[in-house]
Amino acid sequence: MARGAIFLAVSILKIDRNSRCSACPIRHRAVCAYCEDDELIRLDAIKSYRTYAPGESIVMAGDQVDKIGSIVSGVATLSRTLADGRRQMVGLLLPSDFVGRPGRAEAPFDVVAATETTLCLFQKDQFDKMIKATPPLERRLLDMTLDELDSAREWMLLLGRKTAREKIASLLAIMVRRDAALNKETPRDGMRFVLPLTREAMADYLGLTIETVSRQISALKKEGVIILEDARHIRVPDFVKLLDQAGDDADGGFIA
Amino acid sequence: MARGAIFLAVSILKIDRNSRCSACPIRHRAVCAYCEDDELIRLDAIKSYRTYAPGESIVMAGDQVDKIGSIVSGVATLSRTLADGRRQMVGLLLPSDFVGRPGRAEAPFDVVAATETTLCLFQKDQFDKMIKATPPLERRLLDMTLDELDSAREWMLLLGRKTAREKIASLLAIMVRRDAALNKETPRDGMRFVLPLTREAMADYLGLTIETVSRQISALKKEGVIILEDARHIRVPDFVKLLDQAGDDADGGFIA
DNA sequence: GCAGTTATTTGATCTTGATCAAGGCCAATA
DNA sequence: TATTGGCCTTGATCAAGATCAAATAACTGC
Repeated sequence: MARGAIFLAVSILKIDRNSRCSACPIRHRAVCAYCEDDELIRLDAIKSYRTYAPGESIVMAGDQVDKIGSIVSGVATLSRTLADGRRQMVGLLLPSDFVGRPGRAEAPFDVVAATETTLCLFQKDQFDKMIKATPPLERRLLDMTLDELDSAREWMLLLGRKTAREKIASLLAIMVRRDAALNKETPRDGMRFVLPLTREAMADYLGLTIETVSRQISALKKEGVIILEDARHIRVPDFVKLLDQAGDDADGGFIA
Repeated sequence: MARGAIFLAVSILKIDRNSRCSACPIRHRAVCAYCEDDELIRLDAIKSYRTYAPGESIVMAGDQVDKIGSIVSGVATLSRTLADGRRQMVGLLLPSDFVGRPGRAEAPFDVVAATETTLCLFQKDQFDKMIKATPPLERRLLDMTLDELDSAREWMLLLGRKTAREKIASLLAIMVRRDAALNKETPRDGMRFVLPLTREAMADYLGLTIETVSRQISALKKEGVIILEDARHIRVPDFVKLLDQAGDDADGGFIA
């Protein structure tokens, strides 16, 4: 019996940044990411556009939601908090990811803006209708949801079985890979990257405390695996040495 | 950049046990679980039928697979093992769940029979074709995959933030709920149920060691939260008392 | 029922990571 | 310049759970 709703953290559409949305300051159109021929699908149902400050709550677990939001810019987190304050992050939402799940009304997780985050909001029923009317989109959505499930399970391995050291190293390796992929290159030694997360966010992501995160990062630095320019800027002199610390990290990870 | 394949652990079709599959000793037809009017969809592509012994490996992570299997009977586990032997279970496959993911060839997780398990195997390309030709099925599949993702994230909370005590209690509560749901009732006090998992499987599921699992179960017994008839048969005198131990357990869990 | 194997429980000890506490760094503000 | 507050680091101590070890208990094929 599956219960509750779920939040999509999948991108089914790519934002075309060259054009501006008719309803938003930034005009954008949704480009079908499925079709190789770049078939355009117009989203007429755009209702509003909103920016959230860092730390601002976008939806809370249990909320009734009647909109679906597409992240235009910024980073948001998907998490759940226990009654006594323990929190676990279960996903990261990046530009082009969606907030809200087609078909369900209740939010199962908290969504919080990590950086300044801008959402373009659609009326859910109209959005659903568009999806339903576009089989390739639906197929694409299924595909990406399966990938997401894949990643979530990969993360379960990390949470359940990896040591603090391995967790940190895995996260850093993922960050490096992601940065490299953005530039369409493979991770090379000496790469420098920015940590988009606070120590607290990392801790919530990895199922650790901030102190442990800090200590492990310091230890990796002392051992020369990483070079800390400052708390948020890291250089990786030898990518393989970092991977060695990550346990296994077969081929990727959660952020993807 | 999603990488690797993924294994479906979702049921899109219900097995109609009253009829027998043309290719199998047990003749079964796939009943579309989406359509309320029980529209039948014939699976012509049945190629083979196979039974696995408890503990037998069905697929290994990294295998190339060209078939999709539907679990007819038994329980199988979905897990990943690190080089040094640490293992994390990431899902449980029950009858009507599928082994194998449409569209991808490489298995990302190990699938192992927990009990004697019978699979009905379809040629993947034919199976894919059928799915593609049946939009309601595809929609249903999406829906169930989203539920699965939901559950996986719920489990991440358990793995990352719950104590051993809470993990065990959560698992037991899920089992009780599942048993009750099978009989279409709500959990009532005094319910007795069978643990379908070994201590080792529970440990792998919860990210613990078998010793910790055993100790926590003993402790719960000593405190009167559960009554152990033997290692595998448990009675729950007071369901609320069990839930109290589970941390939060908002409304469900992973097996579902 | 018996030997041999596997699953489970229990105990003693050790390790990892949590907790408690203090201080440093830096940017924004008075 | 001093102050405040957010974020990060570091140290000391503690406890939850892992590890090592051994003793039942249950289950197998015979």
